[in-house]
Amino acid sequence: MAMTAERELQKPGHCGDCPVRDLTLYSVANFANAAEIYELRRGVRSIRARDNIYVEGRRLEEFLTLYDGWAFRYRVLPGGTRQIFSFLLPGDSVSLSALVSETLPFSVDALTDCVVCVFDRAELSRYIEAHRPLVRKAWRSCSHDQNRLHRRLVEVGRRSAYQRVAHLAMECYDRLAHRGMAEADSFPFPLRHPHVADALGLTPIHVSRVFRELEADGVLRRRDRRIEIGDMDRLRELQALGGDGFPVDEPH
Amino acid sequence: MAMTAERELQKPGHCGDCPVRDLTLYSVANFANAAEIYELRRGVRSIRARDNIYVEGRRLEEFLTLYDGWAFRYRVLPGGTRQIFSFLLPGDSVSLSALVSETLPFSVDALTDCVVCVFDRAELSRYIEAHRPLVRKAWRSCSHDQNRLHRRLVEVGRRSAYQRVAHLAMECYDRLAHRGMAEADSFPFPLRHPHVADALGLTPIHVSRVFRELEADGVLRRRDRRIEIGDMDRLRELQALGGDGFPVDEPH
DNA sequence: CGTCGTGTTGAACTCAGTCAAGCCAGGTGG
DNA sequence: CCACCTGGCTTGACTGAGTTCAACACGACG
Repeated sequence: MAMTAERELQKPGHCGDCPVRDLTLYSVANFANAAEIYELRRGVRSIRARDNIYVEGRRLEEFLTLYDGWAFRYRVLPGGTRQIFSFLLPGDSVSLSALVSETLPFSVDALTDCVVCVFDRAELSRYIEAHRPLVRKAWRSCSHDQNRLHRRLVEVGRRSAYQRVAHLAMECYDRLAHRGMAEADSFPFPLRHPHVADALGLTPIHVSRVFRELEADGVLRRRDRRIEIGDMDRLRELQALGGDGFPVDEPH
Repeated sequence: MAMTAERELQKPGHCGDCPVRDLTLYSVANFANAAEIYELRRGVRSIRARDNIYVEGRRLEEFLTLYDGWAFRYRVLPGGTRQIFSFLLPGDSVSLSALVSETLPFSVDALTDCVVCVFDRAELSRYIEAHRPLVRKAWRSCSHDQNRLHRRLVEVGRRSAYQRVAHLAMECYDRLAHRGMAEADSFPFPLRHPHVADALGLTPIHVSRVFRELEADGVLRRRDRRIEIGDMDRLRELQALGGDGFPVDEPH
């Protein structure tokens, strides 16, 4: 409870009224399809911040879509270090690959309190395959996911800590803005230093230093689980150095 | 020509006789389908080592499958540094995402002399979408691609140069072995130090040092565009540290 | 009011990068 | 046959970004 004093968690109702629907796999469906999707939904589940949503390699019977909150995909290496692959925002599927493979090669944890919609994996998979527009959409999402991974690899492989942190902030900003969840000059940022570190291949200590540097430079400021933007132009510039002009999230 | 004195390039004949067919997107198709795939093929193209195959953002009318040779996907950042995303081996598609998106967010170059099979993008896309098993297959390949990217990210983000190089070697070994292109204790490895460096987020100079160290430790030895394996157990051990037990290539 | 989770600071250290020089094999041309 | 180039690789000395370790600050919570 502690983590979300600020905001009441949304509980989803009928899929036809879903506010994040345009962001999901099901967004190409028209209203009639929404009713069918709703039929396929097996339930809704709340997960508390820090709790596990899926552990690497476990057999999957369900397909999960994040309805509210933040989560992240990661792998822990022998030795205890962790690599975070991506952060999940409302509307994201826990994993598209779940549709074609029974296990996933990463774990997923809730970063904030979360609500997920639960589907039967096989059923949904069958349903999607039977509807060509859904197949296209799923495919497209998958390739967007891949693009974000490419970008992340560029960051981690070829750019300074300063640039990486700025870039991650902008990635979050853009994805949130696309969901209407960002102000012009600030946005929610529930990640702790260790999350940032594990996503970018750094140590939490260095992440702390970089944030202070970014703040000293007037670029951005991390406060109260939000980021306040100080100098958007500079941020865009930092981002562009590794950028590719391809959208961070699905266009719709 | 200089680069491939060792070996004659294969020219593909009919898709029904294709030796790398089991590795491709089309592998689920039965013989009858092979004839149809052959019908869709628009031609065959040879590319010389170091030549470009596709440049980032160019509009795609074609869909390419690598028939023979090595290639790689990469992006060049302003400043001239390069990040290599993945290496392509015979049977790999230049990019699956080409089926759903008109441009790609990376370039592709030939690493050795190559031969590619050329299809009409839209036609092939339509054909695949009309055949459910092909859709599944494409999807599966896409998620394999993603798994390899995850692994690479783990390497670059969280492991030492020594481990990264060992891991890359093993990744190549496994993929080649799966194609029947590896000996028990050696395999082709046409990458130059800069390729290894740009794939792993290192400098060519440091890659050189690491190779010498690996050789001094009796782990492996790079010679004549091949890698000779000195201590497979040690290699597997190094690989396992970042591993996830998921196959590096498609199972079939 | 103590404890836990988080973030901050400083000092020492290290892995990998940078720069610069030189090596070697293969190819080319005189 | 030698001279010279070129591309790829190696070596050494130096630098520096980021890590490690350890101590401390601080707010939220129980």
